[in-house]
Amino acid sequence: MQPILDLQPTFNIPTSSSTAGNPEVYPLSNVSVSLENAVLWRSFHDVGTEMIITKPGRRMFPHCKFNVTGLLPYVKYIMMVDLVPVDSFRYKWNKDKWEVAGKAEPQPPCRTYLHPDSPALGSHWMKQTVSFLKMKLTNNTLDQHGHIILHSMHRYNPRLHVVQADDLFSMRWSIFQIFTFPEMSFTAVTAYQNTKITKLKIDHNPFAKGFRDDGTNTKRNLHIVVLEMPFMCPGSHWKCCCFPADPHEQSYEDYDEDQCPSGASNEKENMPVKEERYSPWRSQRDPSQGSSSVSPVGSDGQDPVFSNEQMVPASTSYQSYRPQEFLKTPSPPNLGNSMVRPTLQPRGSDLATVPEHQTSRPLTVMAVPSTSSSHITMTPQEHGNAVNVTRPSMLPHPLYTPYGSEQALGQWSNPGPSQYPPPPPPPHHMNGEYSGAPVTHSYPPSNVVDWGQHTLFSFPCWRSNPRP
DNA sequence: TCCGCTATCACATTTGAAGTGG
DNA sequence: ACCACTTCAAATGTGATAGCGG
Repeated sequence: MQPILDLQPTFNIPTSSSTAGNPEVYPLSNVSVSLENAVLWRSFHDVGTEMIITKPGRRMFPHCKFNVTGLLPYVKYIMMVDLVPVDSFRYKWNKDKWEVAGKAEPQPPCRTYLHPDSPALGSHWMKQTVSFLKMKLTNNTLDQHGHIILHSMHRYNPRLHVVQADDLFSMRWSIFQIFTFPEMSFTAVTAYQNTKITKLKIDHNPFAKGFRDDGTNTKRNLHIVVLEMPFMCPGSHWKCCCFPADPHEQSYEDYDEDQCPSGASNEKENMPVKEERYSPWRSQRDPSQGSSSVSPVGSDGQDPVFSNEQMVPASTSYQSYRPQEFLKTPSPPNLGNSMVRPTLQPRGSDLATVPEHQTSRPLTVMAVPSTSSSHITMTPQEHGNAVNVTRPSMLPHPLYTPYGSEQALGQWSNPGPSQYPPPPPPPHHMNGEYSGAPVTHSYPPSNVVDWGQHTLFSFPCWRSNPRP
């Protein structure tokens, strides 16, 4: 393994002029991303999406597919997906609903799946759906295949990173944006808990065709019982208002193919708003969010989730998970309709520059040269609701990183138990619920192939590198 | 020891890419 | 070059079973 100190010189850390004066850095203000199969995702989300994770790795279904527009055709971009914990709880399936079963386990190494086409021209990304079909999820913390490592019975939300960079090694210093879709959140499981999810998977996943009612699979035993009880959100803040008086109203058949055809259907885009009420994770969703397209510019939606997500590029990748937690977890006592601002405030102070009013969905984060700016500048005119952030090392506050640089580097070369040191005490800006932290790292591995295993833009790592 | 929960494995089935031959 | 067909790896949920903790 190459020591991280040795790696550092191999990367082109820009000088104050190399980036600021880099004519190839363009604003991402017009980038817009829509979820390709949003209707299908919503169908799952309304029931409470579950994703199987296995030792060898399991693909997601529905798949992560995005339509990206607004890119500059002749500028290269990198597309990545990572999965961040929705909250800091572990869940259990109790008969017909998810319940909190305790605090989350310390997060495994947070990996980022790099789209195999990366880097590619904007025209390439825009001419077709950006599909992360081959991305796999695993519960094997020792995985060396680059799969996304998750904990079973924990909730996660995928994020799409759009990075303007000519190559993998320069993207650290590039502009990037993060897009999230609340309907993509899911619970990682080793076996399906909710029979409605099983039904949906079978109905829509071609590989599970044999398990359909008209299939020939003799092992099929899926005359699924219509659940008598609606699914309850683990969060008590919604359980009182999410379901129809008649629990049978949302019967199992409601998720028939007719209602949830594979792929996005324009008809289904107009699914009645009432479906929102059935979502086990209703708090993630804004009923007014009719589209899954997000854009930093012209985004009218005031989805509270999005407005939180825009806080993502705080000082650490893990911290970025926190906003959603505040929205969805049942226990934080401070949760209220106005919970977002107060709970996020401390983190904002880490950046010291994140505008409080952020309401945008995606983030624009730009690493700027050390001398160009000592604070984040917000330019709504140019960037909509995006956020420009200084390079972490320039941040006014020390950034939290639980691991030494050697450990961080070890993540991509030889993962092992050593990646899980005891959780450090929570930093000052995090609340007491914090029970773990992902491994973060500063520098890309020497092996490009391994890029897909790493959390990128883990700001603390940038700083974790010793500086003279 | 028992029980409940979770993880793992083999299995049957399907898909789709790759290979082959006309 | 194109098409049809075959082969086979990969993907999928099921159901049984193992492992673990209370």
